[in-house]
Amino acid sequence: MMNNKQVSALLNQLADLLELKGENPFKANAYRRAARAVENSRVALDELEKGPEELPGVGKGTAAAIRGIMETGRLEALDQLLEELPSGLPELMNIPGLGPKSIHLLNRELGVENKEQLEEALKQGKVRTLPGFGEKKEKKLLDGIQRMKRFTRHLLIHGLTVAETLRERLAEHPEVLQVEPAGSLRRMKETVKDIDLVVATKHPETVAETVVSMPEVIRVINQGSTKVSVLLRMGWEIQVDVRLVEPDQFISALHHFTGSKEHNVRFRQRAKEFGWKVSEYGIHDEDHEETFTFATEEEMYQKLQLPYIVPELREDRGEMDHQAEDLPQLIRAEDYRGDLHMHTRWSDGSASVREMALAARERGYEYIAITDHSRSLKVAGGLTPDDLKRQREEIDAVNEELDGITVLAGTEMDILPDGTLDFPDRVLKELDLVIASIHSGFKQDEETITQRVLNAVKNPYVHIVAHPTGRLLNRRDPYAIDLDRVFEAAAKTGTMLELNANPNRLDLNDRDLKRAKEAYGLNVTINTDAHSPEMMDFVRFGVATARRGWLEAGDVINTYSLEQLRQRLDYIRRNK
DNA sequence: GCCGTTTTCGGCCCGACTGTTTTCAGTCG
Ligand SMILES: Nc1nc2c(ncn2[C@H]2C[C@H](O)[C@@H](COP(=O)(O)OP(=O)(O)OP(=O)(O)O)O2)c(=O)[nH]1
Ligand SMILES: [Mg+2]
Ligand SMILES: [Mg+2]
Ligand SMILES: [Zn+2]
Repeated sequence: MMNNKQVSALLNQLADLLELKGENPFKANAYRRAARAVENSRVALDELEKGPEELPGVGKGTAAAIRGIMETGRLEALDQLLEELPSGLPELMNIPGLGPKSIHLLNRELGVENKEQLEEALKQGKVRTLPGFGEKKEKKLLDGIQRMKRFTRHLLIHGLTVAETLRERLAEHPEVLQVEPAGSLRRMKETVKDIDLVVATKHPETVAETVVSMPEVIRVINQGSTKVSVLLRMGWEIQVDVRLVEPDQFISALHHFTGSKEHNVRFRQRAKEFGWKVSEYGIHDEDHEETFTFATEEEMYQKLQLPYIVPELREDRGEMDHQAEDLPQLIRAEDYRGDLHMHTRWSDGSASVREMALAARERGYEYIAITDHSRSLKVAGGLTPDDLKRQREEIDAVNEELDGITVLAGTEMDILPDGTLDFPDRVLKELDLVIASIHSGFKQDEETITQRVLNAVKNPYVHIVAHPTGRLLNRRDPYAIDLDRVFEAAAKTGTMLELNANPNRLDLNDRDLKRAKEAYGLNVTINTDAHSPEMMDFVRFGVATARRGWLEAGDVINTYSLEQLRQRLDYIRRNK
């Protein structure tokens, strides 16, 4: 059975191929819109009451196509196109400067079917004879073939570091009046393609010159009077887009450049209903030849009679269709009172229990849980039941010594490849907090892995399942797991699912968090999985991802007082 | 292909940069 994500991927691929074939781009976009609706749907496709056409942007045609996928696993229109189009054509889209129109032309006029043939045609000087092509484009494409577009996006944490460096540097420039990061970075998306910066200045050319002459610049991608893009080497290669505007346009430009694209489109459509036109320069009233500029983004939303929407929600995942009172009061960093997943030198951490407790108290936390690995995770120095007893004594001593922080004795216990748990119930029941998680057998099939996790969820002593999909951003895909069944079981048993705040994980992700809350009413727990005191800083990414998942403080048990937390932990065990 | 408190047909967000062109198309953000 295909899940929503797989169906969405097929529809997106169909859109790409339609465009390559030279079809109406609006038609391709219609499939993209449908693909997004499928991916963002809180309900699985086979459980939509009236079928796929319930989703916005899915009409008769696409609904039929989706039904076909659900029945046969194939998208017929896509299969046909794959048959019809040369298999090397789609990858040409990854050459910078080449789009569907040019590829179509190259294929039709020169018979180019892949990048090798394109290179040959370029070298033979055939390409420059085509309308719209010339010498410069020939050179640019030869260049571009060597340097296909990069696919690995940057971790948010790395993007934020680079952005902060650039922001500080530009802020010192005498002609720079204001500078702010925008784009996916400002929306705190888990990975970013590039760094987008908005600058207010009276002298854009001067600032642009400063940008392109920074020592880290490898290449100037383009440079005009209002925007400049450069490739930087900051330990690794990263693209930076700087948008330069007049001071009074700063807010409109920041809003535009923060996106997302899809949110911008909805925002602009909305403005058209008032007879206005939105661009990065403001909101323009065409009848009265008047352009409004703004002092705050709040005013921009107000102008369109919309509630203010924070950057993290600007993904067109429903935020434009809510009244002010229906938008969530998102969780804030200040709401967070304690971290329930961390490691010490007892396993693979770098600090002692006491050091972790002191660092947590320093952060203003009320409690933490020490959750070292269990015996089967030998590479991480997993603890035996005997170790746990001795560690409990150490934790008791730290609790005795320190005021203002409470340390819970816990474990991060392996869910073994055969689906059993690494400790028997009699060991677990002595612990204040039990986390279960998968660290092996990632390649097993969906049914096997789902059953392993369900075993843990149903165990009467397990409070939390950590990093439920096992993904490592840019490194390892999520293992095959049926999250809907896990969500259902979590709702029934009360077992919590984690949002692991490690910037390499952010697992559960924003979409799944939203679905877990809206379709299953789940609460979650945000934890850093810190292996050192500094790593507790990762909570920032956890809270940001929770906000992107539309979560409020009440949805996250780490906002509870110690008293409330203990009650919840008790409740989970009594309920099972 | 989808959609409709002015529409069941004719739009579908809007602008910058580049390279080609002598007024604009394609790509990208
Ligand atoms: N109105 C409009 N705005 C766009 C469009 N494409 C991009 N933008 C705006 C919104 C984006 O957030 C912003 C920056 O573009 P990027 O390509 O860098 O995308 P973004 O940063 O959102 O994601 P990324 O992680 O870079 O892929 O520019 C578009 O087609 N229309
Ligand atoms: Mg970006
Ligand atoms: Mg960008
Ligand atoms: Zn851990």
